[in-house]
Amino acid sequence: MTGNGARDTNGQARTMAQIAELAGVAESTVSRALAGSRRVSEETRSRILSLVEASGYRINSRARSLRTQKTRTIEVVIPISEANRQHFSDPFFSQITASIADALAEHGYDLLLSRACPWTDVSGADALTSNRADGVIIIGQGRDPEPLVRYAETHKNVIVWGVDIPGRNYAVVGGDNFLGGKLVGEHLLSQGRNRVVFFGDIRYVDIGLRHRGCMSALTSAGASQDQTLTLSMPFDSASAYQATQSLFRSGAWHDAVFAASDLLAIAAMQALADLKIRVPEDVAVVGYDDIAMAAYMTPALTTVRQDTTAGGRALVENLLTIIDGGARRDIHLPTELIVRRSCSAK
Amino acid sequence: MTGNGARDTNGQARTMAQIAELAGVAESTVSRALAGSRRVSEETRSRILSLVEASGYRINSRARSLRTQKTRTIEVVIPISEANRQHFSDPFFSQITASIADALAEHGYDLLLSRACPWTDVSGADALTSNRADGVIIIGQGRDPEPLVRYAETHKNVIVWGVDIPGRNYAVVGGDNFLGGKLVGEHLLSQGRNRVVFFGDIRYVDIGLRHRGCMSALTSAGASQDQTLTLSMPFDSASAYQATQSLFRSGAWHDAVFAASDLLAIAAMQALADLKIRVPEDVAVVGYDDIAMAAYMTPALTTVRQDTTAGGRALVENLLTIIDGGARRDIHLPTELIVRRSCSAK
DNA sequence: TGAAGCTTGGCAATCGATTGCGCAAGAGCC
DNA sequence: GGCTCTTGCGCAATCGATTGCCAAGCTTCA
Repeated sequence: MTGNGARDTNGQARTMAQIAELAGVAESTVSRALAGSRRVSEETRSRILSLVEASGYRINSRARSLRTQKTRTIEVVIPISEANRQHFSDPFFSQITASIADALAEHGYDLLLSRACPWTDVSGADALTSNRADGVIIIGQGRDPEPLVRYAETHKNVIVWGVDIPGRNYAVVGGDNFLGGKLVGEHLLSQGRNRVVFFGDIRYVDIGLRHRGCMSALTSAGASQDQTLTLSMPFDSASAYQATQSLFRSGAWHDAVFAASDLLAIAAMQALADLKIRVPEDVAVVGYDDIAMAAYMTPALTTVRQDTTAGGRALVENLLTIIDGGARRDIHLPTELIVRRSCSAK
Repeated sequence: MTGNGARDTNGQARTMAQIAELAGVAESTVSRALAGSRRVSEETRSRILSLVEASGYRINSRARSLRTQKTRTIEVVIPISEANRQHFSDPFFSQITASIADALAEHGYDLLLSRACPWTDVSGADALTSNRADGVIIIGQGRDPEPLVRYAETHKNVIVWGVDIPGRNYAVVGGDNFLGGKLVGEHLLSQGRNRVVFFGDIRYVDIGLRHRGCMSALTSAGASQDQTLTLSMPFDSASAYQATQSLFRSGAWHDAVFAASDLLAIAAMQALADLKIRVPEDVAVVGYDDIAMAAYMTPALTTVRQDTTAGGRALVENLLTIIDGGARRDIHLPTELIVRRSCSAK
């Protein structure tokens, strides 16, 4: 018990009862004073406040949340499986997590970070049902929509970063992935490129849309199906590097790579450089996300911006509205192509 | 109240009392059955367990932790100030956070992510004193050691990613920053480079050590003081880009850049490329951290590895030992130079 | 002077799980 | 048959804060 950090401040009040005793009032009065209720006189309040100050007392948030049935905590779930090799340190995840953290802090909420899907995990780690969080933000829908739908059936305070899919019963925030892909396709065409390879696992709903958007732009401009190639791969740099190597080892027939994320695009650029294939002269490379580092690549990476700052804020504000009993609502974020050197004309 | 997600599962038991009622036993028996106590018969236990299963009951962790005085939650603090422009999405932070998250999950702990220093924040957001966490992991010591020392005086369950400094009263986990710098200095010399620019704010203890390590290697090999330059800057890419631009705009007199982090090094490489200065032929670039992307730069980045996987695990295991009443203990991680193409011979 | 109204503050139940202690029933023994 | 010992389970206090309701004291006005 002595190991409990919370008990280690030297002396003074640890509980409201002790503050009440010191102030010569009842616990309820202390509680009201701290809560800013007008039912306690200014004089009593300031006396209590200075005692609180002096003793370094902090309200016990466990006890409070047991009583109030609110935790003022939101769980952020990054659904990561071994299979897809996606990692929390993918800058996209950490950027959006950072902006979620900021937005939550502004609203006085804590952030519980979780890497396991609550609907997968049988060990009872679900923060919502175990009363550790008031709501859940889920980053990404994954490949199989079914479990998430089932989860959302019994859990109302949920919001998802992702796309609109049929049968969905939860609110989503996200950009227009089809449009993103389409913008890339059109830009590639405008640069005289139509022999495009797509990198990414199109079974993920959002990735699939990016893929279809790009392909539709290409084919509607007359590019034939067999000029394009889709290479399915997980989300890690190594996969993209190897895929690029084996595809381009014997020279470049394709003239552009469109990767499902900047991380993949960067690895592809490196592989091309190692093969002495020039970017963008021989092969153009386009990514997705516009992570902070994309602008600092050599050549700088052309990519589709997902505004993580706006995204994080939108997720948080939307979720808090839902928690407060407001209506569930989707938010569509602008989708914008950021043209940089990695994809200029031949 | 209906907004509470935890209440939305259709029907069934929400509290132990309800389970007890269903099973026809007392609450205490349910509690013991769930805790695996041998004081309840196998038969009763399995009856209770199947009831729990069927009703989707999850123990209320708030109530439990109020009673047990344990939260099974660890706060991770990323001390980020506006001034230093450091950002959680710096891959170093997100990588170490990810491995902390993994290690905590293995031990059944939750991760509370916080971006404000508990010793700075007056708003009472300190998770330890407000009983929201059993311990705190702090990533980095910052520039002024004083507040952290004061904080550690009253909070025992604290561990810090950082370096050994005089007057320290908390345990640290980290690599040998002086050695890291020294290895870089020696390597630069071996590549025939001794006109080195250092990028970074050396008032941070760890950065200062990297700096001193490098400089000591250079001067002890006979390089004169005025061949080296130290450019103080915050932790963001933009600063490094601008600093590089203004330093090298009129050609390169220096033949190497040693940046305090990979993020800075990458921005420096980009600036050099934009100035048509070749890396590594004209100027070598070395970073620090070995973030995942470092290997995928063009040219691949030479850097000092900070093993975030081992680091995260060490932080967690060390902290949990302290919480369990074990002795406070420092852990020194191996420090290793990773040589890649960005810093080969002229 | 007395009734009514307002302000201030205390009492006690409550949130949901844990745990020391006590009790009853059955087993084993003389 | 009576006694001790073990096993299995229930009672009730407890963790610390919140809040509906009640009460005492004071002001105000007829």
